[in-house]
Order: sequence, then structure tokens, then C-alpha cells
Amino acid sequence: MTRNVPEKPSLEGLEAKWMHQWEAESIYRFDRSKERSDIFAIDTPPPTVSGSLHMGSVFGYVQTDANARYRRMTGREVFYPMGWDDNGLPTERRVQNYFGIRCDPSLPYDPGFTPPAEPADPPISVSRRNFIELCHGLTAEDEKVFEELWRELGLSVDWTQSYATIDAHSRRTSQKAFLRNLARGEAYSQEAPVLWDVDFRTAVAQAELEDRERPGSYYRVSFHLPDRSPLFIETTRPELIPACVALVAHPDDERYRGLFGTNVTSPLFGVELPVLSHELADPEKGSGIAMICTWGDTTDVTWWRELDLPTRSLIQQSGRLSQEVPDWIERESGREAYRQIAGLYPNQAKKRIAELLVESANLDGEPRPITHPVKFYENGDRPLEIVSSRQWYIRNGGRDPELRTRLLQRGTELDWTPGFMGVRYEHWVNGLSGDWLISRQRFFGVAVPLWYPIDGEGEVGYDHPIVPDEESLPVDPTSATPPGYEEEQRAQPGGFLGDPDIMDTWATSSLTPQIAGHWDDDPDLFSRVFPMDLRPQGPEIIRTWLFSTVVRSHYEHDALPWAYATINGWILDPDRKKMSKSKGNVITPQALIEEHGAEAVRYWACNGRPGTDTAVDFGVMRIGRRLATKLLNASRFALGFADDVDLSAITEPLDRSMLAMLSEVVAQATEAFDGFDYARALELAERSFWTWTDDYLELVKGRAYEGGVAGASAHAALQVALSVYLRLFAPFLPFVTEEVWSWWRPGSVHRAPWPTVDELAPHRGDSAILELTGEVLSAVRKAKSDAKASMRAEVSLVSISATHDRLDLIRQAETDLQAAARAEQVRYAQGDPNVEVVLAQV
RNA sequence: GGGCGUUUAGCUCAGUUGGCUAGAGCACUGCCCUUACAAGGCAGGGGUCGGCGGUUCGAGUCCGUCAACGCCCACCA
Repeated sequence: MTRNVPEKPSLEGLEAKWMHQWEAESIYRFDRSKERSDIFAIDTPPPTVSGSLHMGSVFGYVQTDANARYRRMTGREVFYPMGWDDNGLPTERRVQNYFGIRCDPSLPYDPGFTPPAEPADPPISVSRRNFIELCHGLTAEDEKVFEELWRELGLSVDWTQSYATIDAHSRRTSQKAFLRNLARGEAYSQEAPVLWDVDFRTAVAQAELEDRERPGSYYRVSFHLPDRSPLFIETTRPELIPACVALVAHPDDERYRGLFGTNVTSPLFGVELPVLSHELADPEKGSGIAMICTWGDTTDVTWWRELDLPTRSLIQQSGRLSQEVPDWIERESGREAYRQIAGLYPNQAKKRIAELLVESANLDGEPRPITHPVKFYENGDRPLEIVSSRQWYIRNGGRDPELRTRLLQRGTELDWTPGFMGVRYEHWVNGLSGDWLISRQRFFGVAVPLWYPIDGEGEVGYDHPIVPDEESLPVDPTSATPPGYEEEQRAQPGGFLGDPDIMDTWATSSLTPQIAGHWDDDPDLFSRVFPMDLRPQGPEIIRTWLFSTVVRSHYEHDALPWAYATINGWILDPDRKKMSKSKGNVITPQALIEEHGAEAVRYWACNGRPGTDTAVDFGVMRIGRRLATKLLNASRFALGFADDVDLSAITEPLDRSMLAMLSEVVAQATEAFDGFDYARALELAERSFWTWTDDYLELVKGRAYEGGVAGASAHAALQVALSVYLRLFAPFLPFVTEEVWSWWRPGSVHRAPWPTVDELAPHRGDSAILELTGEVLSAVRKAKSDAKASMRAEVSLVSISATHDRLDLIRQAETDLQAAARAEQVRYAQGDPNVEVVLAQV
């Protein structure tokens, strides 16, 4: 093959050139004819499509790509799909804000609706179908932008395998898996208290909660004993006094022991309430006795359940207190008090109640300000309330110790990188307090694929849903008619009701191995890729994505979904603060790629150790760019000689020494990559590469230019080494390595075999020769540097003192050393290691 | 409150089962147009490896403890 080495190689334009070339030649296309054992399947995280990609995504995806490229070069056919997580609340939020619209399911579909160019204010209400269409439209736009960015970054994804969690195939897979969970009793519905976001008007799951410190106040409120004397409790939520069902204290609390079993009366409302005991009551908190409401917090739910208390729910799904005066408030004065707060939001009601408490002398002292943790939906802006509603759940061990043990076992079967991340899984599973709530009262998502029969009395039969055939999936029960019914029977007595809910996004993305592997419609493909090999992802979604995927796979396949999980670290901004939109310190990947180049950004990402938090560091990116430039220039030198080389010509001890050194690097880098430690593999390759250019290239230069037998040895060794280096760097710097490869080798470096110790075996010498000679050369350079002389300055004598064995080794490279040092003479003496350099007189 | 992680040069980080005078890059200083590379190269200065205590012939590396920072989790009275 004729060599085509440019005069002045440049990084300019390489990324665009190869990005398109790879696509045109389908370099990364998955070959599905391969057997399972020859395939390496990656369950790529589908990024959330709601605006712009985050640097954190770039970081993790590049690291995974390096691992993927390594596996491909070792001969595995890499199944590397890309998904888009576009269903769910993040998309709805983005669409609402982008267009200034809101979904109102009661509105009819308007086929002619076009969204306003500017976000409408106040928001325009649109039908459910219009809303979903806009969601599809906007996510499709975003996905194009994302794909472009991934291509620019050089991800070796097979773009023919992409999916979106809202596409028909994903919906079908998701509904099918859910129906199978239902058939096996793993999914169930239940009317129960749930954590509720009043803005989004949906239930949320345990995995989506976060605590936020919020200011609040303790109100010291008097309840009344039968003799009218006060019993003080402290509460942060006096507005829930009308929802109170009991008071509770610790069973051992001497102060209240005598009251257990007696009744007290609530202030303002005059409701009689029992005083009960429970271990969870903390004598140290407040006055040591608490009021139990249905429900002010999750402890209330526990007490309510365990003490078998009545339900007096006041907060509605809208977040407002009930308009109706509840019937458990019997006294007219109490009913009048309730009218003061009926229909208010809790914070408004709290103010009014506080006034009423003061007026009635039931508030002891001033409210005492505190800060306390309050539960929020992670994407929400207002505290969650607890309301009662019917929801769908999947059993996840939260209420079943046996299942929990089995799922914990799954976690230990999984190979975690880094290992300590497995602890997070274990802690999460151990901390589960209930089953997985999968239904959401939203619109843009996979529908719960069920209808419910309505009997002649108008009662809905939630406990015996009407199930669609698998062949009819995906279905939208709010528009499709169940088998055996007519559409006119919708919501009629004797008819049916379509489940209006959708499933949470995790209920679908927990099936990414099944979606990407086409479990539902391509069993041949599925059998070749499942269980997959690798799940790469961020640490913050171990409790959601990773765990839920394990749960679904456990149920459906009685297997782990993958053998390995690699967990990447966080991205910190240059000041080592966690990057977040709210802090305004987000650096967009697009801007970085434009400024530093994809290769530099990749280099930076691959410098971050697995699972280690890493700061955005432009300095590191510049090093990456310099490395890429160096690769171009060194390649130009290495390929600047004979077109055809004879590998058997590699006879010079220094050449064989260099290849021995390289062989060790290959062995170590391979071992590192096998353990998913791309960063160590890069470090090893890089360190050795700089030795190669600084020492070996300098030492061999003279001989290479001279030619002859010794020159031919250098020419061949240079090419062998370059071929190895290009392949070692290919997972990290895919563009520049491909460019150089194209100068003299057929095909793509990314389909070339990973370098092996075996291929270097015939050429290996003693690696110490290069190392020792390099040290001598450094000493010569130092002497010249100290003398402020040019590196080209002539040297009259180099005296090397070392052990006999070492001198022997250095002697084998004497000619090269002499040439590189520009030394007239080299002398050797046994003794302590030392190099003396006498510069020639000018 | 519990757990996990981090703490090594001014900065960003390596240091793989304990072993020779602790490494790299950036920054800093000095030198060098050298026919692969001056948006480069060569060389140099700089660290009591967070504190304390222990195990060991030997500790950045193992154990204990404390501290700071980060993250995850936790029943909002």
C-alpha cells in the first residue's frame, strides 16, 4: 500500500472528516450474525431529552465509548445502541415552558392547533392529544441535536439501533412486561396514601424523593383533657388539627403514661381523640407527645396503619383543603372554625389557624422558628402532600423480606466498578419502605394498559381489570375500546373505564435491555445480546434505573440483566463545585467541543478514574490536544522512510529493547481495560509514548536517516511500534489515530485487532537497554542545558559509570547514544551510577 | 443520625497485592530554531503524602481515631 503522509499534518478538520466517513462505511454497525459469546452488549443509558446535554453525560459516555472501542478491537462484536429517554415529566415540563401551554384532558383534540412562536402567558390549555403531539415534536428536535453531539464526540454507537422510550416499540415492550407482571401477581393496584405533588398533580415514588431543609415553626398548641386542663403538643402543621385522629407518646414516657386509653379534645374543632402509645414517638421531640393526622408526614402513615386509625383526609389532590366541612367535626363552633380554612392552601390555612388559636387562647407562646427537612419531589417546587388515591405498584421487596433478600443477592452477583458502588445498591434495597409506585397521573408516557368494568350501580371494578391481548399493544385505554365493549359504553354503568394514568418513566427505562434487544419482536436478536455485558451509568440513578432494571429482569428472565456495572463519577466545575443548572455554572458540551476539539474533551474525560469525581479542567484538555498533535508528528517521522519494511530486519538491540518495553505496556494496558479501567490504560500508553518520542526517536534518528542494515532495523521497529501505539490510543483519540492509520494501513483502526504481547514476541529484546540509554541521554541533555548550550552542541566525552551488567547493556546501544549525544567518545567504568559529560570546546 | 468516598507539589491528579532517594501534567525558572513537532523541545526548583496513635525490619500504601470536604440514605410531630 502506498503511503500518503502529509507534509504538514494537522488536527484541523479530522473530526468532521472521520465522523462522516465512519457513518458512510458503517464502521460501528452491529453484525447480528455473531454468536452470543462473540458479542459484547452495552445497555447504554438513554439520556433524558429535555433541553441540552450536560457535561456529566459527556463524561460518562466518553468513558463508556473507550471501553466499547477496546472490546470491539479485542474481537467482540459490540452491541452499542443509543436510546433517548423522552417520556415523562421532564419532557412535559419542557414542553409546557417552551410553548407556554398546559394539558387539559377534558378539552377536545384540535387538529389545526399550532403552538405560539413565543411562550404564551398565561399558558394556553390544550387537549391531551395535542399536548402529546407537541411533546413528540419537541423531543424529536432535541434528539437530532443530541445525536449530532454524540457523533461529534466520536461515540462508536450503532445509530441504526437507536430507540426512544416513548416510541411504539418501547411502549409495546413496557406494556407487555407490565401485563406479565400483573399476570404473575408482581404488579397490583391499591387505594392508599401516597406522596403527592400538588403542582404536577401526580403521585411520586420513593426513589424520586429528596429532602430539602425548609424553615418552619413549632406551634405549641393545647388540646384538652376531660377536666378542661390543657395538654400541650408541638406541631409544625397546625392547619392539620382538623385532620387529627389521635395523640401519641412513647409507651415508656412517664409524663403521658396515665393518659393512654383516655380521650382528649382538639382545640377549635372539639373533636374527641384517643391518646395512644407507639415506639416511634420520640420523647425528645417537642413536648414528647404528637398529634397524628391523616396525613401530615410519612410517620403519620405508619401510625395510621399500625394503630389502625380512621382516615380523616383533608388535603385534596389540588393541594387545597377540602371545601366541605368534614362530618367528623360535629360541634357547630368547630364547623364554623373549619369554614375559615375550607378550600385554602395549607400555608394560608396555617396562618388562619394560628390566628384562631391565639383568639381562643390555645396557642402557648409565640411560634418557635426552626428549619427541618421536608420531602419534595426531586423535580418539584412545593412540598409533597400525602393524599389517598388508587395507584399501581410493582413489588420490589419493600414489603416482602424474602423478595428483598433475593434482590440483594442479585446486587452481589453483579460485578461493580468501582466495587464500593455496590454498597449503594445494598443500602437502597435495605431502606425500601414500600413497593414501587409506577403509576403517574400525567400524560406523556406509556399508558397503563388496562380498562375496568363498571357495574350496573356505577361501581368501578378496579380489582378485576380488563386486559388487552399482547398482540394489540401498545394500547391507549383512554381512546381504545376494550374487547367485548362498544366505545359508547365508556364511563357508563355496565360499561368500562379506561385507566387514565401513565407509567412512570422508570417503569419503561427499567426495560432498556429488553427494548434495545427487541425482546418482544426479535427473539433471535434478543438471545444474542441478553443478558447484556455492561451497564454504564451515573451513581445517582443506582436506586432508580439500575435497581428497577434488576427487578424487571429478575421477574421476566430470572437473571441479572448484565454481568458488569460501571459507575462514573460526578462532574465538578473548575472550582470543584458540583455543576447544576440552578447554580448557573453549567458548561455546555457544545461550547467545549468547539473550543478544544472532541479529541481533547475525550482525553479529559478518559483521565477521570472510574467512579471518581472530576473537575472540568481546560489544562487537561490542552494536554490531550498536544498529545494528538504529537501523535501526528511522530507518525510523520516514523513513516518517513522505506515504504516496505521487513520485520525480520529488526535486529538492533535498542530497537528490540523498545519493543520489549512496548510489550509490557500492552500487557498492562490490556489488563487495565479488562477491568474497565480505561484511565489507567490511557496513562500507561501515554507515559510510554512520551518515552518513545523523547528518547527512542532521538536515539534512533541518526541511524534511521543513514539507512543500511541498521537503518532498516529502525524503519521496521518504528512502524511496528507506531502500529501498536495507534491501536493503544484508538479508544481514546479515535479521530487522530484513524487519520494516521489511513496514511498507511487498510481499513479502520477501530476494527483492527487490539495489540497483543504475542505479536511483539518475535521482536522483543531487553527492555532495560532503552531505559538505561535514555538515562544517559538525559544526563547529556542536562549537561548541555546547564552549560546553556544547544542540544546540538558537540560532546567530546561521555563517561558512564555503572555496574558491569548495566554497562554491557548500554554498550549495545553505543552507536545510537553517540549519535544522539553528538559525542566523539564514550567511556565505561564500573562503579556507582554516574554520567560525566565533557562538552567540546567551541 | 447512619453509610460511602475523598484528603499526596501553588493547581489538577497518578501511585495496582506495604519495599530502593514519592511521580506526571499545568503553573513557575532557565536554556534551545534540533531536517517529526517553536500553538514545540530539553532541563530545573518545589511535597514532614490531612492530624494523632498503632502494627511492621520497613507505611503514601495496613489498623484505630479525629478533622475537613463531597455524595447517598434517614420517621417533615
